Amino acid sequence: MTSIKDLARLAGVSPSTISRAVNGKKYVKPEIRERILELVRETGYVPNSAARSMVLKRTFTVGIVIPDTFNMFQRQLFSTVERSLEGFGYHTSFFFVVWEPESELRCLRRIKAEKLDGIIMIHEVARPEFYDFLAKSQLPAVLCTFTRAGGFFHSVHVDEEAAARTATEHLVSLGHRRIGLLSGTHFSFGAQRAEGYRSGLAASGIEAREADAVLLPSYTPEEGRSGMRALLERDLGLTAVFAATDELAIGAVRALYEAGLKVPRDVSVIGFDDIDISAYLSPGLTTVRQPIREMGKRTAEIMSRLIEGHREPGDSVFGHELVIRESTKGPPKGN
Amino acid sequence: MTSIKDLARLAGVSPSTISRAVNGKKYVKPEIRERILELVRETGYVPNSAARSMVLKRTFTVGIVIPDTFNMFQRQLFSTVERSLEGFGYHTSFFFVVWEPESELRCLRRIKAEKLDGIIMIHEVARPEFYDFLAKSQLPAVLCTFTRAGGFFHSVHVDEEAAARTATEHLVSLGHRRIGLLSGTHFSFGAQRAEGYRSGLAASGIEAREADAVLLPSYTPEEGRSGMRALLERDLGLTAVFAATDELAIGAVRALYEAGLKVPRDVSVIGFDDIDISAYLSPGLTTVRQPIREMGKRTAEIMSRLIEGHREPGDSVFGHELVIRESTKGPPKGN
DNA sequence: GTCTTTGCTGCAAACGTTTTCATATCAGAA
DNA sequence: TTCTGATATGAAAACGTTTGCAGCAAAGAC
Repeated sequence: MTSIKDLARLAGVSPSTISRAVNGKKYVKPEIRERILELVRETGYVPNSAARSMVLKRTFTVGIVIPDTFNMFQRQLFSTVERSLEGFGYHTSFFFVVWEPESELRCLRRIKAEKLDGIIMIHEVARPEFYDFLAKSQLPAVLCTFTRAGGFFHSVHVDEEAAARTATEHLVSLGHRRIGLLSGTHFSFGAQRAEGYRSGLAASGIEAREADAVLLPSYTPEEGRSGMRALLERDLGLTAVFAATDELAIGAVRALYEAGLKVPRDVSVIGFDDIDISAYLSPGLTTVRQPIREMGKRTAEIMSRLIEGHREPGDSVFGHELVIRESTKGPPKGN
Repeated sequence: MTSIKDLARLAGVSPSTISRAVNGKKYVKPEIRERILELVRETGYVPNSAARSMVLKRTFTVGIVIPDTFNMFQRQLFSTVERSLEGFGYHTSFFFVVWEPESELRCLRRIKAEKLDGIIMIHEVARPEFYDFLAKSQLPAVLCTFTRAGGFFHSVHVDEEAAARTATEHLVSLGHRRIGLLSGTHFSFGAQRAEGYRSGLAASGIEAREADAVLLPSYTPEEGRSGMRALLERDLGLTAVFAATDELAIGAVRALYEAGLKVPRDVSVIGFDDIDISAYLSPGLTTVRQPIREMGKRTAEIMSRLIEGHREPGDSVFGHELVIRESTKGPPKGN
C-alpha cells in the first residue's frame, strides 16, 4: 500500500533519500536515517519488487523447474537447494511441470516473463525449445540430477549407471542369480539404471533375460506394484528384484505382500534414491543413496557463482553409497 | 530480451498497437495483427510481467504458504490447488516456511514485496503479525486445513475432532480397550485430534489414561517411532494405537516391527490423512481420509471468487471418511 | 452535399523504484 | 579570505508495460 512517495511525504524528504536510507547506502544524515527507518517500521513499508527489478534489471530470484509428480528424493533436493540459495541472497520461484508439452511451454513462457536471474532444472523436460532458450538467452542454468549431451550445460549428478551396477552386484554377492528389473521409460535415468543392471549382471557372468525386465511409464508405487505383478505372473523363479526408484520398490514389496510372499525371506528387493521413509518401512528398504544435501548445496553454489559471472566446471559428478537394510538377504534354500 | 519497443520498431508501428495485438484487443487491422503475431513467434517475445503488474496493479499470482516440512497430504493438496488456480487463470507462488519466527517474517516481507493477488495458507504460522497483515491489508486470504477464531478468515477444513473420534471408535468397535495416542504439540490439529481421541474413548465409557498418550514435537516417521517406543517401554498393555498423522503411524509400525511385534496381529495401528503411500504399505494402513481434491478445488474456487470481489461464506467444512485397510483388526485373544 | 458513427493508430502519462548528476552546505587547509 | 573535499539532498531519467485521449480516415445515414 504505502509507496516510497508516501514515505517521502511523511518524512519530509525526497524519494531518493528514502531509497538510500532503506538500502543502507551512504550519504544520509544519521538522524534522518533514523526517522525514516522508524517510519518504515510503523507503516510496514517494503519496496515493491516489480518496480525494483525493472530498474535493477535483476530479480534476485532463481527458478526451479521440477516435476509436478516429484518424489521424496527430489523434494529433499529442492528443499536443500532453496535453503542454500537463500544463504547466497537469492529467492526461489518454483515451477511444477507435468509431463505434457503444453505444461512445459507454459512454464517456459513464465520463465521468460519473470526475468529470473537463473534457472535450475530438477526436471528433465522433453521439449527441445526449453534447452534452446536456455542456451540462446545465456541465462545461468544448472541441470540437477541429469546431464545433456553437448557439454553446454552445467550439471550436478551421480553416475547413474555405476550406482545401478552397485545395487545389482549387491544382490549377486548375496547369491542371487535370477534378478528382476523394474525401471521406467521416462527420463534418461530410467535407461541408465536399466543399463547398470544389465552391466552388473554381465560382469558376474549372468545372462540378462528379456523377460526379467519391466519398463513402466512412471515411477510411482502403483506402477511398481503392477510391474511386480507382471513379473510374478511370468513365473520366472526370481529371487530378487532391483527397482529403479524407492517408490517402485515400495510398490513391488506391496505386490509381493499381496501374493503372500515375504520380503526378504522369499524375494529380496533393492531400491534407488534412499528417500526418507525408506528407513522407516518394515522391513527397512535396502537402496542406493545419492548424496542429496551435498548435491543440493553444490547446485546452489554453482548457480550463485554463475550469476556473479564466474566460469565454472561443467560437470559435478557425485559418488553414491549402498545402504543395506533389511529388504535384501540371500536367496531361499533350494534356489 | 526483446521488448515491446523493439517489436514496435520491427513492425513499424507504435508500442500501443503491439500491446493491443498481443493482448487480443479490438482495433488492430487484421493484417497488421497477423504480422505482429508472426513477429512475436519469431522473436519469442513475452511481455515482462514486472512492468505489466506495475501498470495493471495486479499480478495474477496467488501465494501459497506451506511448511517446508510439508507431508504428502499437504503436497497433494497444494498440487490440486495449483492446478485448479491455473484453471481460473492464476499463477502460483510458493513460500516454504520453516518453524521459526525469522522464516515467517521473511515470508511476510516477500508477500508484501510481490504484491500478490491473494494468499492461501496451508501452514498455520505462529506469528500474529502474519494474520494482522492479512486482515488489515484486505488481501484475499483462505486458510486451508485450519481455522482461526474471530470469523474473519475464509477457511476450508474438516472437523478434525470428529474425524479423530471416528478413528478411535473404529478401534473400539473392533474390541480394543487399551488404546494409545501419538499426536503433536504443534498446530491446532494436534490438540484437536487428541481431543477427538479422548471424546471417542469417553463416548465408549473407556477411561483415557494420561500415560497412554504421547505428544511429539513434530509429525515425522522418526517421531512416531520414538513415541511408540516410549509407549512400549511403559508396558501399558496397549492393543491399538491412534496416530494423528500417517507419517507418525508409519514410524509407530516401524517401532513395533523393531520390537518384534506384528501389526495388526499384536497391535493395531490407525493413522490420519490417507497420504498416498498408505495404500501401498505392507500391511496397508487403516486411516481417516480428508477429501483432498475436493478441498483443494474449493480453496482455489473461493480464492478466485474473492479476487473477483465476491463475498463468500466464511467456512467450508468437509466430511471425512474411514479407510479400512489391513493395519487394524480385533485385539489378540486373552486381552 | 453534410453529419455521425466506427475502425484504427499514436502520443503521453502512469505505475514504484534506483541512480546519475547537479547543487548546496560545511569543515578544514592554505 | 578562498579553495578543496567530503557529506547531504533533490530533480529527473530510466526500466517495459497499458490505456485514455485525440486525431484521422472510411463508411454509412440523411
